[in-house]
Amino acid sequence: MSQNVYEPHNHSHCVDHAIDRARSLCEQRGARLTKVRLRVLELIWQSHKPMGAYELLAILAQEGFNPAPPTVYRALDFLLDLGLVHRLHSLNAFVGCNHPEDQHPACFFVCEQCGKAQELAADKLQALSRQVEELLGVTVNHQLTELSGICPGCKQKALEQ
Amino acid sequence: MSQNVYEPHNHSHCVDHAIDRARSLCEQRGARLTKVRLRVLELIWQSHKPMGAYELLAILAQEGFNPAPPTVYRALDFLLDLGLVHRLHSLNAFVGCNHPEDQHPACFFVCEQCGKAQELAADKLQALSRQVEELLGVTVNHQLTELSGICPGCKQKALEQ
DNA sequence: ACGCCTTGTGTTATATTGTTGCAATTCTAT
DNA sequence: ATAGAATTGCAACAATATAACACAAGGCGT
Repeated sequence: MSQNVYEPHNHSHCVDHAIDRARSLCEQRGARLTKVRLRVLELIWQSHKPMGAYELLAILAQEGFNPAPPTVYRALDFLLDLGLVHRLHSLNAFVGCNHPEDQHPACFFVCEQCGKAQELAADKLQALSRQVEELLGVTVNHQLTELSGICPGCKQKALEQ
Repeated sequence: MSQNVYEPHNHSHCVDHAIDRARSLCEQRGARLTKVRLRVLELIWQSHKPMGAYELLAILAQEGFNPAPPTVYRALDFLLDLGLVHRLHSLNAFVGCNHPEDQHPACFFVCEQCGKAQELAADKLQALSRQVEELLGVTVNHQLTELSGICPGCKQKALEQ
């Protein structure tokens, strides 16, 4: 885990690093980080709360992008392909990835109260795919673990009331 | 893992056992396994392919239940609450659970080709929640792991072509 | 059995999320 | 410059899920 989103941190660093990584990754792969794609990535990184496609759409609209749903979904597909964002199916939402360089089974904890998502680099999960492949004789292409519950901050707030 | 769905098996046993477990679980919990709820559960168990809500809806309609989306979603919510089915978010679909008695972190492998889903009782996953709780100071309420790929049968078919 | 209350269902409408298909534009390499 | 590929604009639509309120069925004490 590169960082704990439930702890206070200088969030602009998160964003800056993410954009830098995105640029170099795109260059490396010969992919084009266009205006829409870049803006979508920035918006996703503006908080640690996973964002929905239509939420992104609304913001882009305010900014004069004049987009329709496909615009956003295409940008998201692009970012997903490069591993720059993950999709949290249980929320129908998207969140930035901290280490897009290396492919990895995704694992997230999401606070049911504040909505912030923390990615986890659980090494045990790396092994899970191999285990399942042996056990069932299958080939695993994707793996996603989603945990949900209450984060420390929201526990605290609940007590104070 | 109680059984491998990618191996041939007498599927009527799957269904029968599932219904029996459901009945006794409902009795035990003082819950009412009504007509709609029972029928939805049966339909979900008719195959190992997770079913969508509207797929269920269509079948119920043919059977004279005269249902609307809320009917199905309410039945599904009921079954989910009791742990009789799991929801696979990546597919927006529902699949029967083999051991609803004991609460457990769900883990599924789904074949991208044939769609069949195999539940896995990965004991490593039991530990994951506790690990995450310690690491982040959070409280975990739900946990779902979804793997996807190709099952042995579909690999074979691909070769034969 | 009767009424009463709780639970479950029917019904209509609507919200949210995601896709298809095609035209227009922009970029890139020759 | 220009052909070809990639990207975006655009309109319609499909799929999934929920809200709100009325009605019915079943359990329970009297």
